[in-house]
Amino acid sequence: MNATGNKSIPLGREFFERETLTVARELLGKTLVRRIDGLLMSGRIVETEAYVGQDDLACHAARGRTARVEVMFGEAGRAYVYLIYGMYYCLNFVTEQEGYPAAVLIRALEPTEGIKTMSDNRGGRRGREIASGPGKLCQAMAIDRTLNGVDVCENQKLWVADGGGVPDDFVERSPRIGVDYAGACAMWPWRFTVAGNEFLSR
DNA sequence: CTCTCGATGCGCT
DNA sequence: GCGCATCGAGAGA
Repeated sequence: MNATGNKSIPLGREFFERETLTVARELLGKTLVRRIDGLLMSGRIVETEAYVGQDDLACHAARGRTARVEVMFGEAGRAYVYLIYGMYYCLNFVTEQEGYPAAVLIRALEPTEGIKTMSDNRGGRRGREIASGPGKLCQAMAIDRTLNGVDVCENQKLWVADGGGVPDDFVERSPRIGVDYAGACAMWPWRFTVAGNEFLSR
């Protein structure tokens, strides 16, 4: 164990049980870890978005409690993985109290370990092309619907480790990407990024 | 560099 | 049927 935390120790449930905006902000700088066939991949989280409750028209749960979003209503610390545009997956972590639908979307990573594997999973793309987007990072880490609902506080295949944080001076907020359909909600500054980071989406 | 557009499957109307 | 919390190829500047 050192100042940046131990990658083998998952963040506990209390981390995810807080307000979604807090979790989204605090996830910046943390390490997303994926283990598959004994192989370890990891990356520093540099971009997140908060999706909060049924009044947030951009939140999948705004249309009610359906089978797809059931996991969002569940226990904090679960992964919510869904298919988008028929071909990409997006990874979220469920937040807040059971019964309240909210989650944080992981939008971009700065690859740190297992970069070769992630690059291969991305068809040989390198550097910022590996994980600078929610679909890209899932492809890089081979994250798909089989991980939907897993408890990342108690899991051997997917978890979040400490890996340090980001000072307030380096945290920027902006409107969420790709939610123009959500009316006024689309303008809320619920996207969190590490200022000036090379590995952000877009 | 920027912009446009097609891919592709599933949940919901 | 419609539309989506996306991405990358291709065209043009």
